Amino acid sequence: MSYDFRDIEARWQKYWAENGTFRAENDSAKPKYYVLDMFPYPSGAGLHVGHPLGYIASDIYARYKRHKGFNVLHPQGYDSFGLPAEQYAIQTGQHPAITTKENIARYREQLDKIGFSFDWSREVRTSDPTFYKWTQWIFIQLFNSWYDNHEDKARKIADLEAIFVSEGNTKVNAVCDEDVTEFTAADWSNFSSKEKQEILLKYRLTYLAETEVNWCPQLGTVLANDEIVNGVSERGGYPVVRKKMTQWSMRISAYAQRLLDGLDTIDWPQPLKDSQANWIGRSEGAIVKFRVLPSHPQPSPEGRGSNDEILNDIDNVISSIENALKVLPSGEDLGGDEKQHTIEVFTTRPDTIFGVSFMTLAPEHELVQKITTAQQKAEVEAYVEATAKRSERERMADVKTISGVFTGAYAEHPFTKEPVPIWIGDYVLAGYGTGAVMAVPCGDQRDYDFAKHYGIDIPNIFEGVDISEEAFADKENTIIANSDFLNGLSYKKATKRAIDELEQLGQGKGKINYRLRDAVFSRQRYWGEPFPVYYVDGMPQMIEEQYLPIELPEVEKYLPTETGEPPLGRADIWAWDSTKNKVVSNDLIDHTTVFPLELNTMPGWAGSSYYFNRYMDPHNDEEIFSAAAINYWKEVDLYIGGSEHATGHLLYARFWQKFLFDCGIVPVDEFAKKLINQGMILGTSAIIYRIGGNINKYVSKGYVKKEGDFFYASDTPKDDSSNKSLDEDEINIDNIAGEPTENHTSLTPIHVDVSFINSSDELDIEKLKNWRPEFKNAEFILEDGKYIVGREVEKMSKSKYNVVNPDGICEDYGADSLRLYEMFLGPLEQAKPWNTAGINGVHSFLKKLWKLYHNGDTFEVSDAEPTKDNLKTLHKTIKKVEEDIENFSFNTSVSTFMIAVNELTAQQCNARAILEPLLVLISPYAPHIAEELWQKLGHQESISTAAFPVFEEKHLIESTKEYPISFNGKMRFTLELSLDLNKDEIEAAVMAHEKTQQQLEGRAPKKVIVVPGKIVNVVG
RNA sequence: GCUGAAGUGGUGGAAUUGGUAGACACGUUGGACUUAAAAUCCAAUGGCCUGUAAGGCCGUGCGGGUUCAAGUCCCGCCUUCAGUACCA
Repeated sequence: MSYDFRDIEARWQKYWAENGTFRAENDSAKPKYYVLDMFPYPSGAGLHVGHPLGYIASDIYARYKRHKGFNVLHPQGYDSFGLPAEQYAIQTGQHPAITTKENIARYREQLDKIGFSFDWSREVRTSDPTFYKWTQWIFIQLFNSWYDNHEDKARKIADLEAIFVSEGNTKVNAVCDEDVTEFTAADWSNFSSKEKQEILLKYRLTYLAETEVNWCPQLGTVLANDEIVNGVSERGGYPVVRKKMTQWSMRISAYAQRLLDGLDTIDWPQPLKDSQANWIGRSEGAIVKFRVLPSHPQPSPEGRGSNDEILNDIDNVISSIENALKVLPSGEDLGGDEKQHTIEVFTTRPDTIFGVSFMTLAPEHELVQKITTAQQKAEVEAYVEATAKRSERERMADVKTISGVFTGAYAEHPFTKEPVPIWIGDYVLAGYGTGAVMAVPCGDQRDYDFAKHYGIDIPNIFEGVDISEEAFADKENTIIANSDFLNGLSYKKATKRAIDELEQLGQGKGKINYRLRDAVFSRQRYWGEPFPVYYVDGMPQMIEEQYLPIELPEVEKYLPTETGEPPLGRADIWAWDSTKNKVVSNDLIDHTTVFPLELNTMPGWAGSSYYFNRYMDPHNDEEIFSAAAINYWKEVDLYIGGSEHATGHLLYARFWQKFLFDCGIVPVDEFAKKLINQGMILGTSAIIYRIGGNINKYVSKGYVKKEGDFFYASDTPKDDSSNKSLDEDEINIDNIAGEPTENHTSLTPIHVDVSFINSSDELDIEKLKNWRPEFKNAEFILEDGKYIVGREVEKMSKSKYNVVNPDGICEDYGADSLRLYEMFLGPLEQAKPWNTAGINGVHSFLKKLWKLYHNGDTFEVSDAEPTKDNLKTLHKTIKKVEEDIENFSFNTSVSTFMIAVNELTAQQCNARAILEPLLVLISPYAPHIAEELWQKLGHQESISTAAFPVFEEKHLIESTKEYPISFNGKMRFTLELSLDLNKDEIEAAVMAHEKTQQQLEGRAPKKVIVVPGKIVNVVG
């Protein structure tokens, strides 16, 4: 009987499904192991061969762990809410619920054909109300929590209220909005209910705030920072503009330090950790407060004097400033605002504070309007307006252009009391730090360039450093000069001293700043989780947990709007009756018992931030998961997925896990112990070359050589006798075509479908002609009777016709071949090109394996004692495969299987004692054929229940070694010697060998290096 | 610019702690079987030199170094890919 993979695979897939073979138990005496894949977005395009790569790897590991005696949880589900599903729905004009369902069905069909050992009884879908009930529930927990810096954890908001009642907020050290003001217990009791709610909102871990968001008009929604790539939306590549909107935000910044520290405790790839650390962007420095001078103090004549002069003249300077402060100028000059303003800046270099020669505010900075003088007003306003108009992308695109405007205002240097001019410039970002910088041109290149450009002073405060050409930013080699009490100090010491002095003055303090911003959590879209929120008097109220889920309402049109009104605004039944506790018609809104519901929906990352925990107990209606389930499974042991989620999903999921940990809901604060990023599988595009512009004629690759924009004939003829005399320019397409010539003919490369190409890169011309009308009458110039295509490795995409689907491969070669080949391509974590041609190798390996268990057409294994060689091959294989799986080196274990089967075939081995354990080794990789042969061997139970074979060293012990004999490090010949020999005996044997004498040509060797069991090197 | 990863035959890739570079495959060439094709099997296959063989020389991005011995370790470059980007 031949290897009928179609029949075998269909039968076993059915068997596994019907018998629940891979169902995990929540209660087992076995040790647990949780292997997770990043669940897919069910997009409309279906899977291509790149998608299952990680799933195959995790499946191999899961199956291996079962053989090793673990109770393995290996679930799968769908991330079915969010932009991808909705965009597809919009493109096809259907309701997202319908397209999502269809896409899931298609995905499932494709996945099932590959033979994964998923426990489908635990499937989750983020768009399913039974699932998003718990997404809403977590949102409520976040709303009801605040972050206590003292305890460094999230606490219940009720605790905070209790503190406010007893002592106000003066002693509270919380992560909260910038604009909270101090109040006492008495104040608190006098606040209205609404005021109290407003204050509490500033502390909650999810809060409403008017924030400047990334608005994408084409997508009709706001986007998180990680959803924007190069200034345009990650999905669709649409422009993104900044816009002020009231939005829900997640106070992820509260967890910045813990998210950073946690990286040290998890086994994740270093590049991924680096990019998270980078994203969090911790920097140590200081906040410095500069008082804005209320009038126009005279800048020092002739630019700025030296520090010595200032120090000598300090009294004068101070008194002039004092005068300036006393004599309040007319209100007009202050823009009608007579308040004393303070600019706060964040700096990582407080040691360079004496090098400050100007300040720069972001154009959006709130003080800009207030401090700008009348003379500068027009110019400043024009600049602010111009900046606001520029999209994020434009601003990023021209980093090199220096622009800025002087506000006319001055601030007072905290130490020298010198006036410092205040500028605005778009190189200062409103979103980072305080949106203002103290510019130290001698120590920062951007400040330097700005100062040069506008002719501002560049005082040098570094000892022995030339700053005539560029700024000096090397902290390590810094010695401060011209800086009063900081003179002669190193960066480190000066920093500390400067901060101390600033604190003395009450004009600054040490501060750690993070780049990580709070995450916007509202989306103006239809296809997402509704918020469990309604509004009373404009203040958000949570719907009680017992009434969850709040299900998505039906709407007439689910398309987003360009202006930002959420589609849920179109729902007729979308109001909350707070007495009946149910969703009712909008017509009933009376603002006393029936209230409007939140119209935004949650972003795509909501559901994916905790789904891994829900798999542990996915059908629980009472709780998010039972305590027993979470305490048994605890965390994911192995998580496999793409690195593109580094600063999105993987950061948000860690954040929620830490929050749930603070709440005592999960037992560990990192959800995944080990993570592996699988590399991308690239397509190998096929390219044909059209001659000239409109001629429907194509040349084979051998005639093509690229140089600049021209393509012309290759100068590498196969038989060199005929063409030898011609040089490149003389050979050209038209010569070959036998037609009138020019020297060069340009060729147009055209992508064609990769399925028309055979394993030798030969084009099936008939298929191409039938593909599209324009090729119907095309002419092809062949080489050796074939048309050979050019090949190019690029991302798989429909437009390049290089997409390969797994279903097709399963149909032609079988799932086991697909699985083996995907692993055989190369290291899991590496990007690698797909070329279907190579699959022949693993497919014929499976046929050879099949033959090993058959004599002709009949299944036949013997109970004969295995030979020494048989055992050696088996145990060598056990050892290698086990090591490889533990190291996730799946490509090398496929080679090992091939070697084993080649050897056993050569040994004509058909001993059950060898062939049985061999099947278990292979079964994680090629489970269908393994099950089939296992059954033929007489087993009743699935091979997945079999124990992994145990390696026995004794079968590998050798008595002799084929020693490589080197002369001056170059291997010349090998010599088989007993391993019992000691160094001297080996040396004697080598020296006695005739070839050694040949090599030495009679000379005596200077030295002989003998490493027993390894090598001999004769140094001559 | 910064951070990270990687450069090995025609191709994908092996090579444990520094110890026989190119395992295992694909492709190619030749052969067997076949009316033919497919499938299968056998042989050769890094480059160069010597007619073949025996043998020799050169070879892991480039240039140095350490060592009896370097793809592997050290120093200095180059290139490619990925992430990030005015972060004060």
